[in-house]
Amino acid sequence: MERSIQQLARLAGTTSRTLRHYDDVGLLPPSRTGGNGYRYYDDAALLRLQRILLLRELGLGLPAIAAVLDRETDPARALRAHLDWLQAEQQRLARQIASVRHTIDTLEQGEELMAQNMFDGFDHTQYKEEVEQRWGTDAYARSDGWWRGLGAAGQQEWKAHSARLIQDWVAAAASGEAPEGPHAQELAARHVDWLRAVPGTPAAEPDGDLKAYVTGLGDMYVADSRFAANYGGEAGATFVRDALRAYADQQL
Amino acid sequence: MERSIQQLARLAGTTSRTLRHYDDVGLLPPSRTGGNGYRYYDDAALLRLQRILLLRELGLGLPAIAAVLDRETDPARALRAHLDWLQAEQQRLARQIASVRHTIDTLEQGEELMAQNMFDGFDHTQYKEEVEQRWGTDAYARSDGWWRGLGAAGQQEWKAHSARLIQDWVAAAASGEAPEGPHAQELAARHVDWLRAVPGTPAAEPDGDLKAYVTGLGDMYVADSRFAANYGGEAGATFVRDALRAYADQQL
DNA sequence: CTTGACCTTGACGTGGCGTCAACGTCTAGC
DNA sequence: GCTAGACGTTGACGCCACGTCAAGGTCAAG
Repeated sequence: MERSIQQLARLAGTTSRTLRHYDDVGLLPPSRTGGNGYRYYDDAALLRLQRILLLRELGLGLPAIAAVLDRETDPARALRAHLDWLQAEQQRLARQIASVRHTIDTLEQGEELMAQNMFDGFDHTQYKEEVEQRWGTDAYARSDGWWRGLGAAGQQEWKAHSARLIQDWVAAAASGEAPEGPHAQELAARHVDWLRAVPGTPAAEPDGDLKAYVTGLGDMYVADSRFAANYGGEAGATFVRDALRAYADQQL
Repeated sequence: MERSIQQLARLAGTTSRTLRHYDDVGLLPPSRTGGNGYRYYDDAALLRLQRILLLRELGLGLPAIAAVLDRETDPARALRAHLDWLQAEQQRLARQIASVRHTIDTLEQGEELMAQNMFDGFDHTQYKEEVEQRWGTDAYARSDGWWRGLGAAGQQEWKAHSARLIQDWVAAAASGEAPEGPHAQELAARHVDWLRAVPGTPAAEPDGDLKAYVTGLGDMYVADSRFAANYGGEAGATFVRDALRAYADQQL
């Protein structure tokens, strides 16, 4: 029996384009070619195509399929190799999924996290009195106004930015690099920029003593467990403090 | 601080080619371009690059990353959508892995399977007497000679071919299509071809009563549990029998 | 003769860069 | 001032398995 390219495609559940591709790469040449260039396929070609499509469904690449069909490779061996690669892929995906989940969690805790970090650890409402006591009465009002003025989009951005900074700190602390190392110092610079973005804090005042403020904050990160928790425990907070201190000494 | 393209690449753990690509697609334009065309990057660019690379590690595509960074999309929303897609991928992989495993098992049981199907269910050695009794003394000898003559490669091919045929029967029986349907009839045709390939059986003889042989085999598939097991139990064997019977009636 | 289904070859697009190729620029040493 | 070598540029192909036009030839039915 002889079929045209379309007939074969429909019979095997694929497309004529695919068959032409298989011809192009030499995987499945037509069993006969008409004088007009038309491709015709016989039963043997159908059989071969069915085997090709089976292996393709299993995810094998065309060269591997060719190797199997042309008996240069044992099917079981090829499939086992392919299985290894599939499993590796699956593990990669699993790790990526875990990372994405973790990142989403971090982002969603962003609000909460932010609440604890707006004033470097103090929520507007929850810690209002503490903030006023520590940095003065109008510091709270100014920063609160700034926060509301950001709008939803701006707040979103700010939260993501903050979460990212904290995440980087935790990663840096875990990396084993010294607080005086280049990455930690890069982070310290970003941290200071971040502090200066919030009006109402000494860091934002032109005449404020930035250096003292930064080093003082570092000490507070270690002393106050509410901060330490954000930076991955006491060890993390200590790392941040040391990095900030080194940065303040050398750059501010 | 201003860095050259290489410096930025090393700092962020990527390549200059990647940075040029990000420039080309508008994801990370250099903060400044020298008169000589050199790209220079400042701290803001470094920050942006770090966020890009983070999202890339999570598997996000460059357009999605651009949407997130340019604040057209909520990061958490983008990541959740991405997570869905990752999970779908993982499931696809899991199914594929299961299929590959199953196919490998089938192939490795191929020898055993074949032993049961060489004479449509009877191994040369194991069922020698039964074969001789059923199809005559020299049928065994001729088919045995044919089998040895195939050589390792030929036997391999034959086994794979047979396993494939049985696999297709099982799938067809499970598909719900009628035994008289086009797919089942296609399989029946292949099955008859397969039978005729083995010398020593009536199917291979020019003067043999092919029609009676085929319908008789179909009955035996149902009656003998050793066959039925290969075709997915009694229901499967019944399907094969009916398909063969319809084929014999109409085509032979 | 027309219509419409089917066939052909050729070429571009996909995603995220790796990898030449061909050539300009900068820095350091002689 | 020359040269070597490190670094920069743009341009273009390759990967992988096709999908998707585009432009045009072929064939059977009415």
